[in-house]
Amino acid sequence: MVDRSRAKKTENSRPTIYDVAAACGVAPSTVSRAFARPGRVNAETAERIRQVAAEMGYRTNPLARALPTGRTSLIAIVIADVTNPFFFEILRGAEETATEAGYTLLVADVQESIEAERRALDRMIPMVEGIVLATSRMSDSSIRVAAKQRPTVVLNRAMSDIASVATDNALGMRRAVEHLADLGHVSITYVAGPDASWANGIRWRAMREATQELGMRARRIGPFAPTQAGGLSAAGELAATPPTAVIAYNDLLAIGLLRGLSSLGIRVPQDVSVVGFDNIFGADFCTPQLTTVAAPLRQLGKVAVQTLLNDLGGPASGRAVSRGPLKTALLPARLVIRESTARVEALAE
Amino acid sequence: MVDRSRAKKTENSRPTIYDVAAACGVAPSTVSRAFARPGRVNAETAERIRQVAAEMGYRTNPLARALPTGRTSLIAIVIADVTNPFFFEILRGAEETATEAGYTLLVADVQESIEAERRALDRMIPMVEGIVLATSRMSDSSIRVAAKQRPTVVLNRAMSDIASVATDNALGMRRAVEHLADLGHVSITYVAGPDASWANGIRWRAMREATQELGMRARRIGPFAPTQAGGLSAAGELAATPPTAVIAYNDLLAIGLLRGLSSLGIRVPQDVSVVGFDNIFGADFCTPQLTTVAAPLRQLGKVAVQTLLNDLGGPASGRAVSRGPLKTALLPARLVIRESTARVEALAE
DNA sequence: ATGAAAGCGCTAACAG
DNA sequence: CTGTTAGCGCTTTCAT
Repeated sequence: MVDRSRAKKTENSRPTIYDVAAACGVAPSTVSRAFARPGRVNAETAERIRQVAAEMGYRTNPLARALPTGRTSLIAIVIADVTNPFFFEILRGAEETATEAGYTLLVADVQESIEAERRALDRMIPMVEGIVLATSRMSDSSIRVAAKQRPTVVLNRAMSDIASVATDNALGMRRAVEHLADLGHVSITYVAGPDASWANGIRWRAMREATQELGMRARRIGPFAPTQAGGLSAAGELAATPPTAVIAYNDLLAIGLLRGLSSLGIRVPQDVSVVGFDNIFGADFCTPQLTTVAAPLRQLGKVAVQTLLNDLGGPASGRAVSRGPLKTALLPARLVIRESTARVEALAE
Repeated sequence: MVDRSRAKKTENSRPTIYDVAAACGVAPSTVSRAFARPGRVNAETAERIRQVAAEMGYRTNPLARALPTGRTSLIAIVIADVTNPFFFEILRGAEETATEAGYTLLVADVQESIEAERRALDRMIPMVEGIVLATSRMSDSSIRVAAKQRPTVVLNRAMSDIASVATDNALGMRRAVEHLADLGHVSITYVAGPDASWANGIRWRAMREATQELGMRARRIGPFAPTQAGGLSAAGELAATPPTAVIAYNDLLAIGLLRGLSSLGIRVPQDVSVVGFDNIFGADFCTPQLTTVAAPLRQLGKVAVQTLLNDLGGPASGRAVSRGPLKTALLPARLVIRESTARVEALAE
């Protein structure tokens, strides 16, 4: 039999339920219950236990709790690139929501590397209760193997069998195209991002459809890295036969484009209108200020975590295996019109 | 006696060292050693164990390992505001370094709230091996109580008794002032950030000293929120009697200032030169591009984590209680000259 | 409603 | 070098 009677063996170590139990004259299991499931213990006793525990400075040890139950109160979020402002607000939304529910976020920055993404997942999965994959570069099947191990929700991507939350890119694109049409443009060039990006595919497709419906022409160049550098290259490529309007895969690319165009003596928006995607930090202070399809960034992070928590069965409480029907949230995008788009002055191309 | 002989009780659950041990005909402790401290076990045996373990798909359970040892391989980083680009590169540097050493980052965004910071710490401390406080808003004494519980390093702050890593603000400020002096300015206005910010205090002090030595005048306005909005207000306040040169607490403030000044018809850099601090994302594409004192952001995150890991005694290995002398790293800042500063045209004020 | 006791999976003396 | 044996601190049947 274990001798639990000794006071916390080394004076400095934190008190355990055994110490509290001894001090209260109850069994350790009662103390455990008093904290883990109030209501399963006499109200008065519970109160007394809390009282004493508080005085002793007792805090339940999350590690010890996690071992038998698996409830670590940790959720992982893996993002393609912490350095990309696109993720700032997403992170905040996720963090906020997780914290409110008593969870802590484990974040992995995988620097756009599939390899790193896989490693991060390997490392984190055993410790977390759930995973949100923000803009994963992995294949659907790789995602599925992760999802088999822990509840998973993907951000900015759609998968038939995995909960997902994404921006309504089609709608956003539609608005952007309409805006350009209103300004008299008859042809639009899409400056593509990485082929591996789900959003890239869907945006291009949506643009083609929208232009078609509105009787406009669609062209496409790329792929380019979704960075300012990528935008610079794109500007070079565009310079030969500049279109009157371009829609870029994302704001980073668009901002690079702005700078590149400007340095080539092509004026925005007089010579060419450009619209970006996401409305990231900086879109409002680049020159000209960028017209862009704003993604509900914070909301995206928030809903992703909410969806996950829901799968986990409520805020850090007992698992209710009620995982409802597969959630697939599509959050609305809105067009933010600023200074980088204008009425077409000359005839299109 | 526990009956460990049964194969993994439920077929689906992951194999444990007991399963591997049984399959290899060795004791569980040997399997444990084979993974935890290779070298303490016969090379061949170890090899065989790894082999079998791999086949069975065994993975050591970090939770179980953590309970008896306290080695969670987790470190916490608490940052004042994930939404502030200042932290992007810091996060990346920290992440990178932690990952290389086999640690995972737990990040808490405390939204500039001391309250939230304290709560985050409470929540994370029991799970992590160490803490890095990036731009903490807490009092020194609050930091000390945290540091008493886990090895801690503070970022962008100096404390006599806690390891710290910061930018060499004094040097950076000196360079900025010299630059302005070179351009013929004889008076500089400091646009202050939050009083609670350690960096704010030190930057202002350094500016006063530098201007004094160079025979220039120093003025100060503020405090302002370290945001674009703050910069906008500052611009309003400055408009009455515009100085020829201002140094802002940070880039965010400086960018807001740029916009505010511009909308008030004050030209930068012709009418007033402005220099920022940190060289955050966006400083190179705002208009005009910002001259700024660049902080070694990524390096800051990296060194902070390295310092912490060092305190923990090597990369996820056994604790060597050799915590050397208190480390206080001061990383060099460099002045990045862009377009927001120019030779003074008229006589100063 | 509460107590007793058996683990969760791994590590760490302590023997041999 | 390897096996034995206690735990780490909490949860959770199963009795009472």
